[in-house]
Amino acid sequence: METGRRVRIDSGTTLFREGDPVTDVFCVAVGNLIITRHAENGERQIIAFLFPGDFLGMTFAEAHLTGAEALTDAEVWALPLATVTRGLETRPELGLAFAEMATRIINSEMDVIFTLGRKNARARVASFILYLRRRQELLGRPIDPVQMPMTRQDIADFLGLTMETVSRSFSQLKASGCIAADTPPHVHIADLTALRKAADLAP
Amino acid sequence: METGRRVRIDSGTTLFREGDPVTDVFCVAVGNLIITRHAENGERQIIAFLFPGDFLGMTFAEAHLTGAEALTDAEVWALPLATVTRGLETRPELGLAFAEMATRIINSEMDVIFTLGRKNARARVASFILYLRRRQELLGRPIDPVQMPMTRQDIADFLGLTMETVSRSFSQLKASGCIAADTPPHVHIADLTALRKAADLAP
DNA sequence: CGACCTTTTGACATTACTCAACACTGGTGG
DNA sequence: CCACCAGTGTTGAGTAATGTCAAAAGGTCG
Repeated sequence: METGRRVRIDSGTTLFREGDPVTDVFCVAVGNLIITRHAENGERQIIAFLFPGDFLGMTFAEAHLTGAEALTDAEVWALPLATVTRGLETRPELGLAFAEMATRIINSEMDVIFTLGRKNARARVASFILYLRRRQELLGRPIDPVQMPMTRQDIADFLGLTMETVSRSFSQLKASGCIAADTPPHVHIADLTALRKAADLAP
Repeated sequence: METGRRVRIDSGTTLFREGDPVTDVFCVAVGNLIITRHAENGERQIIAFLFPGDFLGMTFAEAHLTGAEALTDAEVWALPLATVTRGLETRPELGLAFAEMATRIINSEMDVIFTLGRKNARARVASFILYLRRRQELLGRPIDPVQMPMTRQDIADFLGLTMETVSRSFSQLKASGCIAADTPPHVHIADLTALRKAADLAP
């Protein structure tokens, strides 16, 4: 697959907004981005936290249904949608690669739906910490301090909670010995088994 | 795309379970299916309600991460995963078709995430009724009585609520004139604008 | 008609939200 | 160097929403 243009995005900057025309598909090269969606009243839902290797912006709708912005300073590759479409039509080896990428996104979104539908605040936050850990692991990074480049408000907007409830959940997880040394940019998992249990996952 | 074997599934029957090996990809021909996921304690989350034309079971994981069962008597086409994989590798016209299907699923799941993350019980139920209406519309069926082939418990398991809260929300929507004549297999939308407002959507 | 299942409604408990105060952090300028 | 400030995070008290438990109402099918 072509790598496309490389684009720098500073932390906090918007890559595209809901309603923008769809011109490019992106792939995260460096840093973290978020996919967002806004309610009529302005409330924000974060649909996903993205890591290097994640794709975003792919849709055949006329306009973007979500927005995307950089959580940290980031870099993305931008591929014109027309290029991707043409590639899919002409190069069969892209079809399978795309399918694997898409099914991975679908499975990941199913996890989120499950978390939002069935888990209480504490389990949601525990699941989120484990999610971040797993993403670091898959990127081959050290897993010990789980890096958390997002604010409590960001986590709340992702987990369908308020900032205060997220903060309280962190405090509970600390009090029960699951996590420790929560100096906001990162968390240390003190008891993985307990944390997995708190997240309502099998040990 | 090949149509594959046609399989009948009686209402309530399982098509595949979480953990089953992935052998086939399915496409709904007739009826409604649900995609489910279960917590350790047995609680069920319905990830999606499927209609004719919807695909399910596509994953490159070793085993199914979700289950699928028939909500009504249904029929599906079953395509061996190997056939789909080979098709994607060799027939470029399938790549684009698959991409459109996959991005549609992704967008639909984003709607669910938004609903579960940001809406209260009443708005979730209102959104659900509108979703069913839209699916009927897209199938070219009459939209007036919105068909609801699922129980209150099914709706609750989809919307992250309890059966009782779903029932109360229906009662509220009736009392406020949004819907009427709720004889459980179907609902009549009495005031679409009000219902859309109750669902936190733009008028 | 009667047994069974689903839905509705009520009373109460629990969870998460709201509003508010306070603590911590990093950066800025005196 | 230290005091101040703004932004972020934490904690507390009271409130609103949803969950839980239980009972009654309605519908279906033998």
